[in-house]
Amino acid sequence: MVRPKPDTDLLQFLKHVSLDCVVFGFHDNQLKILLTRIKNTELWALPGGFVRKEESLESAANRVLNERTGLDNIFLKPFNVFGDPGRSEKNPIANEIIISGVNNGLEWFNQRFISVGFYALVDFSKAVPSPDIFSDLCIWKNLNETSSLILDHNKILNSALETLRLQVNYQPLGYNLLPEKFTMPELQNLYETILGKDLDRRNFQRRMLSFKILNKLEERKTGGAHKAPFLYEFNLQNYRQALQNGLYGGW
Amino acid sequence: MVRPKPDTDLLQFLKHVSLDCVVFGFHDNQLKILLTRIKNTELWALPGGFVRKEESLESAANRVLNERTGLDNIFLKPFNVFGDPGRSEKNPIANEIIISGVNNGLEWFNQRFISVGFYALVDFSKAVPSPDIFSDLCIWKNLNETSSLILDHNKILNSALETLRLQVNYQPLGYNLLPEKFTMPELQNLYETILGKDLDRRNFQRRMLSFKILNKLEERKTGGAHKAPFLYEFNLQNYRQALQNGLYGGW
DNA sequence: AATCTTTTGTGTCATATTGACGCAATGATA
DNA sequence: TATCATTGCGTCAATATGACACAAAAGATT
Repeated sequence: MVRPKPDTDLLQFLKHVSLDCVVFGFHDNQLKILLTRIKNTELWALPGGFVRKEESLESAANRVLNERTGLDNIFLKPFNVFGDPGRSEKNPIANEIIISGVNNGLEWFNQRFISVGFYALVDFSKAVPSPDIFSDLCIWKNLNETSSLILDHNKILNSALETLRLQVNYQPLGYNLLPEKFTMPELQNLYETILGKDLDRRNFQRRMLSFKILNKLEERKTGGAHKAPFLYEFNLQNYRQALQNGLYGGW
Repeated sequence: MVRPKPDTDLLQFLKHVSLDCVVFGFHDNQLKILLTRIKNTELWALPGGFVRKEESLESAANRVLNERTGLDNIFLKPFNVFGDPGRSEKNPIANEIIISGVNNGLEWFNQRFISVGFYALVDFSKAVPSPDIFSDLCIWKNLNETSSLILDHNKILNSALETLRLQVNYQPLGYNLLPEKFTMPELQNLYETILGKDLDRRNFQRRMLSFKILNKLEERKTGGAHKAPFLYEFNLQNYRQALQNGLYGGW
C-alpha cells in the first residue's frame, strides 16, 4: 500500500472549499496567464488548490502561488466566488489523483466545491513556473490561447479579466506586472492590452505624467531598434496615494 | 426530545460555508443597513445564512434575503470572502441555537466558516424586515449606528461599503435604491451619501442629465416644504448601456 | 557613409468639460 | 403678505481633452 506524503494527504484540507488562481504576467506586449496541463491529458487548468484547516484563504493562495512560481509576497486579491452546484462534477483531475495513489481521492473530488477566485499579478521575468502533482506542465499562455479550460475555469478567467479592467485605476497593476524599470511605450502597451483599446501615444504620456506617480530616469532602454526610449520607475509613495482616490475620474 | 423542523435542521447545509448579506436601503437621505438582533442579547449582526447542499450561492443569498425582507429578485452581488481561521469562534448565535433545541447546534457553530459576503440593494419602502429564528428583531439602521457588530461583521460591512463606492459608476445603484420616481435632490443625496462628500447641486444635475439616463416627468414632488422639485425616472435602456462603459471617466 | 524607416520626445491648438457661482421662481410658514 | 430655504436654469473663466505636427534618434538598407 502506498503511504501518501503529507502534501498529498487531502484530509488536512477544509472540505467543500477550493481556490483557483488567475495569474497575470506581461511579456512581449502580451498579457499572459499561467496555466497547468493535467497529467496524461491535453487539458488545461488554472493553478488551484485547497485550504488547510488552520490556514487563511490568503495564505493558501500564497502557498499555491509560491509552489507554482517560486515567488513570495505575490500581489493577489480575491475577486469572486464560484459555487454553482455541479461546477466541479466530472473533474478531470479526479482520475489523475486516483491513479497517483492518494487516499480518499475519489471521494474528495466528488465533493461539491465552493471555489474562491484569486487574481495575482507577477513580474513575468521573475516567475519560474513549475507544475503541481496533478500536472506535467505549467507555463505562460497568451490570452487567445486559453479558450477551452476544464470545468468553469474559462468563466473564472473572464471574471478575473473583467475585474482587472474595472480596477485599473485603483490597483497597482503597472507596478506589479512590469519590471522595476520600464519605458513609457511598455506601460502604454500594458494599459492598451488590459483595456482592450488603442490609446494615443502622446496623450497617454501627458496623462501618466500628470499623475506624478513616475520617476523619469536618466537611463534609456538600449538594444531595441529605433530611438531609445527613456526608462521610468514608479514613485511608490505618490503611486499609493494616487490609487486611494483612483487615478482618473471620480466625483 | 425535540425533533427539529426541516428549516432548522443544519445537516441539510454545506459544511464550512456561510454567507453574510449587507443590505442597503436609502431613506430620509440616509444610507440604511439591515441588521438583526440576536435573541436575549443586545448584539447585532448582518443577516446571514447557510448554503443548502444542492443550492447555488446566489440562490441561498436570495432565499435568505427573501426571508428577511419579503422581496423577490433582489439585486445582489458577491463582493468578498471572509475566511480567516478563528473568525467564527465564540459565535453568540451558537448559544441561541443550542437553547432553541436544534440538533448538532454546538458542533455546527464550532466549525470554521468561509463566509461569502453579498451586498444587496433594495427599495427601502418596499422591504418588510423580519427576524430569523436566532434573532428577535430585524430593522434598518443608519450607518453611524452600526459600530459594534458580532464577529467580523464590521469588517464585512466596511468591505461592502468600499465596494459600493468603487462600483458607483458600474452598477445601477440609483435604480435599485430609490423608488421608481425620485427627485434630483434625492438622487444627489444618494450619491453624496455613498461617496461621502458634498457635490455642487447645479453641476451634479448637469452631469446627470448629460448621461441621458433619466426621463424627466411632468409631475413634481409636492407635500414637502419649499419649491416642489420635478420627478425623474430612469431610462432603463440607456441606463444599462451607459453602465457598460461606466458612467464617468475611463480611458 | 548616406539614406530609409520606424519609433520616440516634445509641442500646438481648437474644442469640450469642469468647477465655482448668480439670480429669479416657488411654495409652505409665519 | 413677507420670509426663507429650496429649486430651476443659467454664466464664465480655467482646465482637460482629443487630434495632430515635426524633429531627433537608431538600427537597417543601400
